[in-house]
Amino acid sequence: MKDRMTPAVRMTGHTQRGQCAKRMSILDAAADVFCRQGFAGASIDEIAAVACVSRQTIYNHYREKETLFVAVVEDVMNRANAMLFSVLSTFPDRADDLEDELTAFAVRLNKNCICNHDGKFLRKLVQTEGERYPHLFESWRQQGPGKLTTALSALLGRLAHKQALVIDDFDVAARQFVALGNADLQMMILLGATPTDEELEKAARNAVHTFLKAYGKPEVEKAGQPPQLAAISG
Amino acid sequence: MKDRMTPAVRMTGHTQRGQCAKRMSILDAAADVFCRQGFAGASIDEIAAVACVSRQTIYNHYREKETLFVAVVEDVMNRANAMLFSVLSTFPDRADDLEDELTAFAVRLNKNCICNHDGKFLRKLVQTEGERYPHLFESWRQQGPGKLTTALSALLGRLAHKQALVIDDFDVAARQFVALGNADLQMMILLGATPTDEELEKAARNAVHTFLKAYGKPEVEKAGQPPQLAAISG
DNA sequence: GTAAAACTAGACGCCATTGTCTAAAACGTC
DNA sequence: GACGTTTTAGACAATGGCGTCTAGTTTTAC
Repeated sequence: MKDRMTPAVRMTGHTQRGQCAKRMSILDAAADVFCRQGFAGASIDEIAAVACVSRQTIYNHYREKETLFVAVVEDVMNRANAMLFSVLSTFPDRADDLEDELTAFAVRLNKNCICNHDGKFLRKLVQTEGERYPHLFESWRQQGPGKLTTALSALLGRLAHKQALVIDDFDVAARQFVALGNADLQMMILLGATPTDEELEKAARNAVHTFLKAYGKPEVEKAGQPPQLAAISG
Repeated sequence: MKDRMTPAVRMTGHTQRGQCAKRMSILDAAADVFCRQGFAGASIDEIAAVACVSRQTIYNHYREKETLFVAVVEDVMNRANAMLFSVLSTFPDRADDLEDELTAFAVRLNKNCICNHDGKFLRKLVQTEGERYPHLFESWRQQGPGKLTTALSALLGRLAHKQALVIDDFDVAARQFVALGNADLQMMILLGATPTDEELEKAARNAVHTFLKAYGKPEVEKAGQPPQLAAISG
């Protein structure tokens, strides 16, 4: 009756089919309400209502509001991280159709990691509560977007090694790839709106086009489609 | 005694040296507290304490918390807009030393419009309360960063007309210029940290370097891919 | 089927905050 | 120096949220 709320159980033991469902329902509802109202503005009652759960149940699982908040952030962070690495694993490996491949990758990255629910939640919460919970978001910083540019840097390095790109500083290029990918979506990202597939496609195409003008291989630029001419291509 | 709080007076009339000082002190304190705690988390008492003012004085000037919040947002928006256009007026006009000029401009833009107090405040508040006060932030969207890319687009067009740049879509290029300028600062921007002058300088240099690789005039570019030189510099 | 565990609904005390009110003090102006 | 305005400090009720408790119901396990 007192050690009921061990948060690490989730996938083990015996009595967690109903329990687990409740827990996830609470986490989802809490993420929703925290995201909309912020930590201070969110009320346990509203979370309970959204989760279709008694308020007491929340207090049974998560001792207090702050515990719930931490659990929510960790949950969303884990999901977001898994998705991020899943998307990163689809980074193009060969130089064929590089522009199209990179564009498709940028679309996946934006759609599944940056413009989705979890991305919005994390961005918003890091900004609003990051100063209040430094340890929590330190791990986000080191495992989330930090890992993103690190991993992207390595992947770009692979392409450069294969002579498909010409890059002097891989970290900078990685950050710029991400930044360019978001350039056209900044407003929507800030307001939390969800871009349409067309907008995603167009933003990615603009981004990759410019990225390749800056980092694309100058000489071999074949006639496949030099739409706007790389820097010195004939 | 009852029509004491007309908010439009500020610069006219007779009895507002002390009043005006109080008002500004309250606005500054409220901006600080709202920015740190959000609307729901901010308490009038804390704002009063920071402003070194009685709580009742706040209620005298701004009828209720929401009125104060709206006034703060408008105040910060006006300041930020003035600063933005002041910085935009320093956009380089000639093709000489384009890389250095653009870099210095990017530094000014980041330092005075994006990484400063007002920028942080607006970004944070737009994201947290934008959905709750759509009309307020609609004007921000149309007068702030919206105007930024519009204006930048025109300025880039001027340079392109002078054959210093090769740009097909000015709006896209403007958004990408801003995005590249922020690429290296994303993390700090999100956490609300203030970059040092060296970081600002380096970020701007990386951004402009890549921007010119993509949009710089191609002609004199020699085959060996000059590592640090601008595209059109000797 | 039974017992233990989990869930529900509601009441409760507590505390922080909002917004009002009042009486006294400080201020500025003539 | 007197008067009107502004500011102050504190008391005040009202509200709402947090976290606890209890009693009753449902679900789960064996």
